[in-house]
Amino acid sequence: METNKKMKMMSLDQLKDKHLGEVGTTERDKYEFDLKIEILGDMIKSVRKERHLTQEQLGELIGVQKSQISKLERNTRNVTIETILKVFKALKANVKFSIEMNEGEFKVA
Amino acid sequence: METNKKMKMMSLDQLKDKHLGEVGTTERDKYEFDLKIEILGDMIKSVRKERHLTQEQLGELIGVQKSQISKLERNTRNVTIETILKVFKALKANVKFSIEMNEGEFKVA
DNA sequence: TGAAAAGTTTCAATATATGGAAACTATTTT
DNA sequence: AAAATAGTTTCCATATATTGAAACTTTTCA
Repeated sequence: METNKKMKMMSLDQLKDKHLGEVGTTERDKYEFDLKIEILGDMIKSVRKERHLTQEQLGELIGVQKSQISKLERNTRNVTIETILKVFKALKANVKFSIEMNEGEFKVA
Repeated sequence: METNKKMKMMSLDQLKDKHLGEVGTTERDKYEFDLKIEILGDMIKSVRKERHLTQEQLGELIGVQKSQISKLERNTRNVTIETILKVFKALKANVKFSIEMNEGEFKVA
């Protein structure tokens, strides 16, 4: 659907907007997100595109069919950490993880 | 085992060393890690402790038995994103995710 | 030290993530 | 427009993540 496609591109652009790499000095791209299942696929797709790979090529690097890659990028399922690591390792991207918590916030009901 | 226990405590201390919260001003703790399956359990345990919860209490918040929490903290298995989110949501902690990539680095073999 | 609380492990059931193969649709190229 | 390439979907099998219950071990504390 047309609308659907536009929505997705918006979200990819939002990713781009979050580039935090020091301009020129280091050659590092950095994307940071609130971890949501819905956005993980976009991350994979975005990085794959930067690597100029097709789904089939990425699949070969990992050892799976292109259909798997499609499924991952389209968030058709929940995903395990292992799968995430496998994909981004193939893309030579470093995956970080951070936890933020407000110290006082928590109440036991 | 004695050695094992010491190793684990070291790793928790390393977590602590990574506190990045602006001192005093905001009341925010922040832990950042390379995403590794082995360290995720320590993250959960560490945040749970800061919330002064037992495994059983955390389990109640999520709706699972304390044995589940133990398993997650002890990294006995691979984990899905959904589970990670469920746990940290219960702990009122915000989970972020970041990808770093060197632009030039990638070669297609 | 002995009881209570907290955490771990095992066994087992169920749900679901991973994965391939192939047909299909969409996009790109000539 | 036709062919080639890229991406998606469906059907299905297999592996394994999630979970509970209960027994067990470790830690805490009176």
